[in-house]
Amino acid sequence: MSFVVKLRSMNSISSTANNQNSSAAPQVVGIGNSLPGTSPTFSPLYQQIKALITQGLQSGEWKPGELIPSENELAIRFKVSQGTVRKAIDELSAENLVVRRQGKGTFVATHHEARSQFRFLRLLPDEGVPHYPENKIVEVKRLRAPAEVARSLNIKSGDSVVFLRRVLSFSGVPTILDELWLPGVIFKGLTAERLNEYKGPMYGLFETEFGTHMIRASEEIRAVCADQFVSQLLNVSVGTPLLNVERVSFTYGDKPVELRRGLYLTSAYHYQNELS
Amino acid sequence: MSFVVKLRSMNSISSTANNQNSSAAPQVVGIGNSLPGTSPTFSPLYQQIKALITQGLQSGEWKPGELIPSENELAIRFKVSQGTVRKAIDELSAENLVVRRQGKGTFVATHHEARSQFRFLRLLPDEGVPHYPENKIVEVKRLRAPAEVARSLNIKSGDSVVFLRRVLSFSGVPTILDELWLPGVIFKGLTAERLNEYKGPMYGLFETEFGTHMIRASEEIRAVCADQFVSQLLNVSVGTPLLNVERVSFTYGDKPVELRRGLYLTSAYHYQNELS
DNA sequence: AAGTGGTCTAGACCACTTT
DNA sequence: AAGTGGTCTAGACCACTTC
Repeated sequence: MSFVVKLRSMNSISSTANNQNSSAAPQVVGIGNSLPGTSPTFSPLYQQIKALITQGLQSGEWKPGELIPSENELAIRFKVSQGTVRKAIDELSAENLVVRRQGKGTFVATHHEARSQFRFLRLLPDEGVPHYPENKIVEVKRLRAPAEVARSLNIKSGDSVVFLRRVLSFSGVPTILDELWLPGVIFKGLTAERLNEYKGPMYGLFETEFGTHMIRASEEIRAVCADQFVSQLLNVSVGTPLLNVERVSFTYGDKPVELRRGLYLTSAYHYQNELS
Repeated sequence: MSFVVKLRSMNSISSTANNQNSSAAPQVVGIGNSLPGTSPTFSPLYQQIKALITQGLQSGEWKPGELIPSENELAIRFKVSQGTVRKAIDELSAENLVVRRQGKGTFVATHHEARSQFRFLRLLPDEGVPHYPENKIVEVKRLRAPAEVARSLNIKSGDSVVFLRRVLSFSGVPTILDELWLPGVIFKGLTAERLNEYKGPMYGLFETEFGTHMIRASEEIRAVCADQFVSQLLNVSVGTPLLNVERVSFTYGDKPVELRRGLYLTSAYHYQNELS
């Protein structure tokens, strides 16, 4: 008994995720970080399971909104106990990669849901209930990535990128001016028409039309003043203070796939943040 | 066996947290929310345990930095399995109320730690490594709470509050102007001298000197322009765009105990935020 | 009735820290 | 060696959903 546990703890899990009937003895191989000069370290089993499930998400084996196999089935597939699979899925659920529903199963997280409407839009009204803004595309064009954009997107300077400018309005009042840079390779057929006719968060469209699901983002916020150009698009005076929100968004595997610069008018709305 | 589980699941845990030898039969009492018109709902055991441990933190039974009883001891004390205690502490750990250290034990979270230095200070340098700013108290006085302040702090309008104004500087450059309102009852003996001689985050002082540990905060961020008064304190021109960060901080039991308005100069620093 | 995730238990061993 | 948290297992029952 102790022998089995010991073996498994040090084992890599077969990554072919389908060898339910495989009788090959698992190899004793380390997974995880091995710093130079140190012996390889071994991740806990549940971390290995978590990584395998994440691979399934990344590869598109299970798409956003779809049901993934039950805990029991995954336990059999990976030859571990259900509790170990549970702990792996617990973490994925905490990271918003999957959503658990008692009695139904575990689903791949999607941006086509009420609960995720405001996960990446933190601008809320000072008074009244949150509502989703109207979207007006100002401009879409393809260009070569400037050095700074390339660095953020982890591509090469000069690579093709899609540039996009839009205005978001709450109840007809222009409030957000967004500029986006997207890797051209991924967002090939993106057009203003498609964007304008689409209702709801853009990440829903990205997910459905381009197979790119955003899992997290990193933002840097500064205060700036509206210049001539911006003041016209947001219908404010030159010099009006605005939030400058620079965001890099990541898809599975922490791959950066969007650079966004947003200018937020905060006279009736505010950026909401919870520190914990 | 099943009988025991069933009983316990519906039971309240004795809240006297010391009845290790108590042989009294647990009462079948619901804990948790019971909405009007509905039958009472029962929280899971681990949630009840979690609430009891939180009570211990709130009551000061275990103070910040101190060791709480081991999982085994708590399991015996509360008459549940170690796994149930573990799940309770897991959540408290995820909420940063306690910190686990393998081999040593579980400690009450404290603001006197390197790891929590930047938990509530999100302004980071655009270039270089994060460093902690110098603190200069401009003014401390007692006054009667204006209606708006009273509302945020959940006290009565006109109640005694401590008002505090300070400037934070990075490498000698004034960057943050803070104004704080604190309930007078809690922060009785707060003086400018004590604040000025104190190094490190103010929350460390609040914790040690006033027994008030902050567990979370809610921030609203806007962009504003520096007025005459602010421009002098921050040594910038009138009209310079600034981040306006309004924060309400909470201690155990989600009790609001600080209202803070910060003005951040973001020409060389930015507010960092992770969306996930 | 069957299947899913949610809770709870009991026991084993591992990794780390202190004595 | 003893104590702590960390991982893993096996099995039970509960709550919820679907058939």
